[in-house]
Amino acid sequence: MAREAYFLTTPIFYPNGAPHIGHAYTALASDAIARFQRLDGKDVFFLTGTDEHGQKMQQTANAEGLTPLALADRNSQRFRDMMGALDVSYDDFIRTTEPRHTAACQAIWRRMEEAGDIYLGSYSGWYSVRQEAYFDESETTVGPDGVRREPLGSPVEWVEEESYFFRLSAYQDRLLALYEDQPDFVGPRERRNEVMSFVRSGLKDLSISRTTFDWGVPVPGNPKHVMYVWVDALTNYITAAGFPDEAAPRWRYWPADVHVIGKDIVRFHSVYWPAFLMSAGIALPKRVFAHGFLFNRGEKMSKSVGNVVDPFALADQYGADQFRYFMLREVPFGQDGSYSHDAIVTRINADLANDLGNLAQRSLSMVAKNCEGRVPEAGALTEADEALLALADALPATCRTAMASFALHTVLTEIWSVVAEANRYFASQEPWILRKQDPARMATVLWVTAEVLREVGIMTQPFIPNASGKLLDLLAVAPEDRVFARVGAEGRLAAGTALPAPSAIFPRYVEPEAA
RNA sequence: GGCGGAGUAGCUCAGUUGGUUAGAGCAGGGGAAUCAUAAUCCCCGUGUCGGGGGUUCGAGUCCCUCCUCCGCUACCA
Repeated sequence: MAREAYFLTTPIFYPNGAPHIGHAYTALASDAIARFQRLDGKDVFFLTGTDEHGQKMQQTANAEGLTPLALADRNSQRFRDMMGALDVSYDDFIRTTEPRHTAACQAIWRRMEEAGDIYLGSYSGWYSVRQEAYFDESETTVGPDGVRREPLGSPVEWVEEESYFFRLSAYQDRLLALYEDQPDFVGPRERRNEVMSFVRSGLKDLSISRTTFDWGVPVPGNPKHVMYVWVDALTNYITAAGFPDEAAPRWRYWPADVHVIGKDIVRFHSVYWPAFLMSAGIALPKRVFAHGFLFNRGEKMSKSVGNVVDPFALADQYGADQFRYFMLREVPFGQDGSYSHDAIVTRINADLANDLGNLAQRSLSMVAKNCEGRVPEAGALTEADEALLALADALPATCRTAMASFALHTVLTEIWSVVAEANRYFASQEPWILRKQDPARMATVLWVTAEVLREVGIMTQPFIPNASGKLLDLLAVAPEDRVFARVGAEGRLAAGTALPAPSAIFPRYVEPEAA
């Protein structure tokens, strides 16, 4: 029986600079979803990559004395490195400069053209190179330095060019129907509201080509033009699925189950993209989910403030698992969040080292010392034993429910509520006293605790893959048994199984000695 | 200006279709235990649920209004 396909994507990142924490956050969250679905038995295709065209790339390359492609090669690799440093388990890393992508862009263009949705016109207005967008004169202001700028502050220049347009105005009703019929298409809900009100207010046709630079995908039949950034970038999602070859092995993954994005690009994904696909006669993605922004101690990160944080440095300082856990546990997925050194340390020590790490350590070291280092034999289970096991057994269902709305933080909360319950259980059962008074009962308590750790270890894998793996190693769980289907009665630890010597899975974070 | 969201314990937030003494985590105070990574467990909150008015037997939970913050969007210039 074929497993159910699950296709999720990150946005493709613009590599005219180094990856920052926002990129890392998107990637981490997407990775947790991808790993979760794999462990839940889905056939997952997890796509990420880099968006390498556009005038900014061309200009940055010029400034550095490189060709645009050389710049893209170098910086795209840094994004790949980041994925590695954070243990992001992508299945494909697409680059928009690849031939397969040019082919896909030109194919979708032709289809939109055949549908009668593309026409040649001309465009003039105040253009910002940095934003790669035109602005209405009313949106611009002339500063004291005599330079005209758009609302975000980048300089604009008067540009007049021939341009192809996409008949976006024709899609207003179909888009609204989409949002009505599929209330989950755009999430979280507040984003859906914004999108709907934007579309309801009226859509103008969209300029989808440029002639002012040539670093892009040429428009078929008129190579004077290169495609507008969003036609190029959004199309990556189907390129990777094999488009336009609908017999390609990966085409079965399309339509995507979810495009994970940041809230700044909601409109492109929930308005332009479905319109393009409708025009081209291609199935629409099932969902678009936008996460929020991260702030450094409540302040927006910016180069000028100097509080930009390098994801490599964070992974290095705290550990990739710890960093992942913090980001996904502390910030409700979909909302803005804030991080600080103190908050990260608190999470690492309280949740990871103390609650989970120490529970594993205290129970498994008792097993090592008192049960010959083998999974102990459980006797008859008491009500307390059954109650704790029932909570852990329920985790796949509980977590699946939270995951259905991408509530990653809730998934973690649910898992840790079981960890907390296991700590209460262990303390109240007092196996260190039973050791002398009732060794058989001690063995049962240790077995129950180890079994709950097994289940927790399986469930935490999407978030903290390395530490979870270590925990499951300590419990001698076979690789093929580390899946959600083995959580519950079917996968119980077998008494007598030899276990390796216990070792810490999470060190406490200790401040480096101040100089 | 329009649309939408938010304002609940020191901090971050939960609070179902209105219903018993408004909850959790963290921080703080006290205690127990000593198996364990000085970890764990137990106990401790007189919060004007932003202000005011209203509906109701009863409102954090519905209606009106005001204040503050945020998002999207428009316009004036």
